[in-house]
Amino acid sequence: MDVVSPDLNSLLPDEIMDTEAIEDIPHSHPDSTSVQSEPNDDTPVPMETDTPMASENLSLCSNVTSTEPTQALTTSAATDTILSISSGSQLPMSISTTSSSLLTLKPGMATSIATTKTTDSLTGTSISTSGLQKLTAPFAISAANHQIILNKVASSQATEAAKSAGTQPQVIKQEGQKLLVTAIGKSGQPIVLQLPHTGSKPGISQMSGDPKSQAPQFKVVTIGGRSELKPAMGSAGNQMTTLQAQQLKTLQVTLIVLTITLSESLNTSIQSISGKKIAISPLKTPSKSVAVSGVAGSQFKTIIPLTSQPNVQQIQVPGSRFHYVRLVTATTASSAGQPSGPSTSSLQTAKPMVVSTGAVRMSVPIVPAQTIKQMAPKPLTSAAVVTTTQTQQRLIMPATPLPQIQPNFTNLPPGTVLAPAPGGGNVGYAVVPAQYVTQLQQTPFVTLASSSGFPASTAIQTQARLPLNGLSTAEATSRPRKPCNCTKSQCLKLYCDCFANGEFCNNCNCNNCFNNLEHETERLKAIKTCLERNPEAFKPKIGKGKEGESDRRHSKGCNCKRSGCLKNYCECYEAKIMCSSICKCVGCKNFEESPERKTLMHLADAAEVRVQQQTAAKTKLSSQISDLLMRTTPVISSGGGRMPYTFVTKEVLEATCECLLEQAKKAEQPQVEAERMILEEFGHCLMRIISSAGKAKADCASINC
DNA sequence: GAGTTTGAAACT
DNA sequence: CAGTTTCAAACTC
Repeated sequence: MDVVSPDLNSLLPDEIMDTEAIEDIPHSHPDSTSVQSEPNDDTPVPMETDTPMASENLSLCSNVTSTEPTQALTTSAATDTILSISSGSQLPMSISTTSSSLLTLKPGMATSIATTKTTDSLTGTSISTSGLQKLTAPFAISAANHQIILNKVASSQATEAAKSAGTQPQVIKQEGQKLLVTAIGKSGQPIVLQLPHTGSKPGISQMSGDPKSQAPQFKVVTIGGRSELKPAMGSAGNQMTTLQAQQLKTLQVTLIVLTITLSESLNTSIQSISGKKIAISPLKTPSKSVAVSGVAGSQFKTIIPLTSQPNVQQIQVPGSRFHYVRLVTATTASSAGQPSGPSTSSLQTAKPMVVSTGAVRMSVPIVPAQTIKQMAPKPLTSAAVVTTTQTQQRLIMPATPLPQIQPNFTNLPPGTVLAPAPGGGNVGYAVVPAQYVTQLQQTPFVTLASSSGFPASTAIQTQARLPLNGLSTAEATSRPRKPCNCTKSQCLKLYCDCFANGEFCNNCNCNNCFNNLEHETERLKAIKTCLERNPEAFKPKIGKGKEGESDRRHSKGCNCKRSGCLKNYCECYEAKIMCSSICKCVGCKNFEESPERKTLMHLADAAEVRVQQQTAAKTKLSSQISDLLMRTTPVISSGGGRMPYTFVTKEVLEATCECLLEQAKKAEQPQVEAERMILEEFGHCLMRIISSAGKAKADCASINC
């Protein structure tokens, strides 16, 4: 297996060398493909935020005994769906929504997954919050733009048996054991997960709508390689029928290969990756695709077919936290993705799909684009596939048994691309902000792209601020990232907010900026320097406080001396948190009982409410005026139409009075001020009426003409 | 918009 | 670790 270069390793924190994650893989089952779906709150993906988040993961796993909870070896943070599929005693396919529900597909269940780009929806009754799943009813899962429809074909007998077991497993014919996942592929190019021993091609439920979707283009996920047979054992003690047991015996219980074809030519893709740095860019980059194949045991391969352009591809993932992404090209072509035509696999919304095969764990984030959630820091233990939203690109983070490649997923800033090992082949690390997945959910801009394909400046279109300084994701994303104005730091020091947040500069006002693709070397060096100085330099400053204390507090505390910690100079105040005992501030007024703080907060709240009220009142007035104008047929006279006052009807008067009253309520002492505000508002109302009337007349005149 | 203030980051 | 300098954001006018 290829390893990273010594230089690269030197860049990595010590935690990278930690092999615990690898050791977590049971050695007693070297060829076991059992997959354990970790709880959402314990996903290995290194997420920096403290806020737990619902996740949805898709995991493929085999050889999972009924007593073993399905654990997603690799999970993606943010709002992800966990779809775990395992063979062996069970073939649980769990899809957990934000409510952590899981959907489980039993091994005997013929399952086809077809995507339909419609709306986010999850139908079905299979919900499991634990590692073990149960499938209780037919269901169709569809997420925005990457819907997954599970069409079960269960035998009544098996169903009955399952019902008797209380789990209602869905059992299908063996030859029907196939999983068509189009959610991670291009629309109409479903990914087929096929269990070996079926002896025949699965009846693929192919996604219609894409003429390019053809059977040969489908990627087949082969689950097999292990002759060992395990009786299907439901977690709830579900009893399998004899037929089912036989069918299960025919199954290759080891998940050997998971191939996801998302692009055209696999070979081309591999070659393009070989020896190149992979970058994730928020830009939408068509024709980018990723093929991932997992091999049971210590072998696996990850293919990230990108453009054939032999260029360094930059990872640009907006956010302040990071994910490490190790990019490894496939070493075997047996299960390599097939060329799927020039069109790339498209995925408008990505959800994490975790594929685990013993030591191999891969994650394909399939994230609802509309969902915005915070994610908890998760250590990335092995492989992960980051699927972009709408951009049809994804980043694959393959699991690796290499002990020397165990990056600390919490320290390196995002956007970092770790060069492949010299002569080591196509191995590299990519550092992705931990909120990457969240961003995927939030925005569809993350892409895998070649740097040569587009300028760096455009490659970094979006840099949504992730939970930063205690701000929630929603808060952070509700406002655009502020451009930096660095002039001397080259944006390679923590002075630069962009750099500190692990973002590339984009649309900034900085001078001599090195925080971009063109200066990747310098950037990496700067990151290294920062980490040497402070290993937690890129970690969030606002974290959870001690037990019993406030949920959030500054990790280091502030050192304010003159601001009283009541201005944005103070990092605590800026993060809207109170100073804690670890702060070294002087004259702090940013504490719970501080009257100054309360006053500030009150004023801030009042201002916010005022703005909202004004907006609401104006909106209502405008709406009423518009409605009135729509309902009132203007009397067009030869003189040019109605006079403005004729528009002052009862409805308009009422709306105007509401606005005035609102101003009166908001106005504070002195009375003169209240009068002034009311008069101003009245003037505004009159102007709107006149304007609307004028517009109406103009419209009528135009109509008459 | 220019200048000042501020505190974190960087440096010694 | 402490003191100083540098830096860019926040703030003021």
